[in-house]
Formats: sequence, structure tokens, C-alpha cells
Amino acid sequence: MNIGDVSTRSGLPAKTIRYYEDIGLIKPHRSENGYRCFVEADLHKLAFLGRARALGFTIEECRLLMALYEDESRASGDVKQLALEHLRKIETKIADLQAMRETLTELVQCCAGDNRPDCPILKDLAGQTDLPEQGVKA
Amino acid sequence: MNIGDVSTRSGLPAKTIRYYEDIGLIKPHRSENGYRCFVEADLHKLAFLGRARALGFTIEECRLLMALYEDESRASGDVKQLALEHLRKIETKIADLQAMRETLTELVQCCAGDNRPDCPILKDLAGQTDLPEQGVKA
DNA sequence: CTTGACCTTCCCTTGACTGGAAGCCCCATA
DNA sequence: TATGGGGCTTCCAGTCAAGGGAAGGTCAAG
Repeated sequence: MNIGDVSTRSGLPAKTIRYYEDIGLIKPHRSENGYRCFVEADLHKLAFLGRARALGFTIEECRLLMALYEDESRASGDVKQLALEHLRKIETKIADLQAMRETLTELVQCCAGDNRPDCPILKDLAGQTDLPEQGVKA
Repeated sequence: MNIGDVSTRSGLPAKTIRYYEDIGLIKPHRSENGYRCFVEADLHKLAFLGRARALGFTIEECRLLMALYEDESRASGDVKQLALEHLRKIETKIADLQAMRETLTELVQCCAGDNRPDCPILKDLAGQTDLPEQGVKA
């Protein structure tokens, strides 16, 4: 298999596949003409990586997960711990974004959104808050 | 004011303030010795930027917001539109992260997390899903 | 033989900074 | 007056996970 086929079948861009080789996540063989030559196992690894990345694991976490996957004597507890740590990071991000969403939603609701220049959103950003009985939201 | 004072008062690192000057968000004067010399208006702008960034606006969005802020004849509708677009992006991100969280939570719940190698998390990543009556989650 | 699709490497760009090195500047203390 | 320490300057490199694009080699069809 050439990189184009692998790209199609894995759903990963060729650029990404080359990048994953660069950083040592996969090690495809080479044909005589210098083309990368992938076997099913490579495709399988790439699919694994694609799914792990889609779940938001960083590249380094993916590297660890792959190592665990290939280690027949792994402890599932190690995998679970990695997943739990990642889960906590995701939850933190969600909370941060939700806080932003709340503040923005309030600001948007307070803004007339017409042709007049008076704008509570800008006022808030400028530090002269305009919101009705709103506590400080750091 | 030197950069250190502005950094303290705005809460932004000096590095960030220099960066904001580099990309043209602020234009502090210079003292004879070459030091940046900030006035209250600069501090005010930096605080504005800090708040907008904390709400997740990109630098380019901040640039637009600042321009609107300084434009006395702006229409609040323009600001509101910018905020609404940003709000939608935030909501998309939240939804993506929530999907990750759900999948990860399920996987974590299915994993014994002990010393045995059998691990539903790895199985799922490898494409051989193991979850009880679970539809495909792309 | 030529065209066009595919492949290769290489380097640059992204966003929003952060870190660090090398070198002035300024003030206080010995 | 020396010197020490902190603050300031610029510039360069690195982060993360790729994406863009150039220059050139390879291959199969017409």
C-alpha cells in the first residue's frame, strides 16, 4: 500500500501520516523507488492513532497508549489511569468554556445589537461593567 | 510607567505585552533610554485585551473589538454579531468536548483498571469495540 | 513521448505566546 | 567609585500538531 491508499482507508491526511512517521509513531517500510510501503499492521496503528486523537489524547499520550497496546503484559489499570487523567483535563476545559459561554451569553443578551453605538459588551470589556446585579466574574 | 508596572497592574506577563506591541495591538511610547513608556490609556487597552482574551476571543477578534471600541460611531449590532459568532464557536467546542467526555467515561467505566492486561479502552481504540450494546460513536 | 497523478524531501507558517541568551540601564550600598 | 542586583532591551528558538507549497523523482495510460 502506498500512502494515498492508507490515507483513504485511515481517513488521515497523507501529511499527517508522514508526520507520524517523522515523530516515530509508525515505521513503514520503503519500496525500491523510495515510496513508503504500508502493511495492514501500519494501517491498524494509524486507525488506532486516529481514534485516540479524536478522543483528544495528545500525541505523547497516544504514544503511551500504543506502547501499552503492544505490551501484552500491560496492566489495564495503567490505561485507565491515563484515560482518567485525560478525562479530568477535558472536564476542566469544558468548565472553562462553559464559564465563557455564560458570561458571553449574558453580555449578548444585554446588547441591543442595533445601529446605536452604546454597547454593554464593549463596556464590560473596558471594565465599566453595565450588567444588572452581576457579581464579578473573573 | 515601565513594563513591569503595567504587567503588575494589568495582570499580563511582560512578554505578552511586548508581543502585543509587536503585532500592533498597542503602541507605547519610548523613554530616552529606550524603555517602553506606558500611559493610563495603554493600561486600559491591555486590560481590555486581557478580558477579551479571557473570554476566548482570538487576537484578531480582539483587534476588531478594540477598533469598534475606539470607533465612537460603531453600531452595537456589529459587536453583538462578533460576540454571537464567537459564542457559536464556543458552543461547538463544548459539544465536541462533551462527546469526548461521554465516550471516555463509558470506556473508563468498562475498564477493570487492575493488573490484568485485558482492557476495553485499548480494544475500542484498536477498533474492536467491546462496549455493551453501544451504537457507533464517530 | 507526454501528460497527469502520485510520491519524495525540505522548509515555512499557523496562534499566542514562553523561555532563554546577551547585553544595556539604573539605583543603592559598601 | 566599584559592584551587585534588578529591570529593561532585542533577538532567536521552541511549543503543538499538523498544513501549505515548492522542487523534483516515479509510474501508468494514451
